[in-house]
Amino acid sequence: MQTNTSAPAEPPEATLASFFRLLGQPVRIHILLAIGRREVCVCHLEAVLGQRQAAISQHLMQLREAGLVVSERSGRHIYYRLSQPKWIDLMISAAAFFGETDWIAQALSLDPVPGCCCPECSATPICPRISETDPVREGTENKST
Amino acid sequence: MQTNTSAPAEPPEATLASFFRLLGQPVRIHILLAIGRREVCVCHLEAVLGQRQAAISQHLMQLREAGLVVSERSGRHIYYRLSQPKWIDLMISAAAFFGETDWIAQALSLDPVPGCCCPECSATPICPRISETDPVREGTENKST
DNA sequence: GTAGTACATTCGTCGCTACGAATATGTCGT
DNA sequence: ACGACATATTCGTAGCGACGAATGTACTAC
Repeated sequence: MQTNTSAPAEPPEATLASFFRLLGQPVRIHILLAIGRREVCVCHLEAVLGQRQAAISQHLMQLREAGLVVSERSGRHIYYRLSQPKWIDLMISAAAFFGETDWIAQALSLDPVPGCCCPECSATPICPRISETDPVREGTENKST
Repeated sequence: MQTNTSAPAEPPEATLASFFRLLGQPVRIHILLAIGRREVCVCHLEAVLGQRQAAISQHLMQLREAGLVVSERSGRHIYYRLSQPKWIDLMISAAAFFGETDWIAQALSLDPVPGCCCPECSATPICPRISETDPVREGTENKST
């Protein structure tokens, strides 16, 4: 399932356009940046993007079918990572054409997210679901609405 | 969109996504490549892309409003060129991620087109409208299927 | 086994967009 | 002036895509 398994009958400009169309949605750009150079679970993206699980999952499906991301199950969680780190580079260089790259660095450096349940976010005491077993904090992290 | 005086209310990822969405259409990629590093008129693009004039014009309007192309009238013709040649570079580098760049070089090297009426294409004897002094065209409206 | 969690998938709907048709605008030639 | 031409613009429509709701699937804990 690499990047070239689909539609070799497609003209190359259509292939390139499909790729650009994938990136033509802010939420998918955000997903790719939130994944960044590490592995994140869906609930992590859900917390970062503030979108419903189904929507996230649908975007991930498209990115997966396009070969931009790969997924791997680990217990109850499914971790996503970029199939190749060069997608980040492409977005950085594209953003550089507009003179703005700081926000990308910020998005890439996003770390543990309140509301996420994955072990990586649970390393901090802000994740309520993990801290059920270890109630160091009781819901002190209601930051918005 | 010139990313300047007015309209930074948009988050940067939306700006980038808008740019990618513009390139997410094969016909617009084709337009940009057909323009390439020179100036072409609309009838040229019409002949190259095989699309109706209105459709071409609408795509050009979007590319113009996004600041990717600029237009300049010269007599009855309006010539379009890329606002900056780096858009070509971006597409080449993006295509390189897929390992295919030959078709871009081919599209860029496209020269006079049969069916185009602009002076550049009329340098060759294949343009019928220029040869209207030589009335070979009677009812040659080839909306042939 | 059942219940609960994390995620995927299907379906329906709404909004956006690409295209065709028609019309308007600007330019040249007469 | 007028008509022909090149292009822009408006409008209507059809198709696609994004999202929500509901449901299905895989895994864990009990």
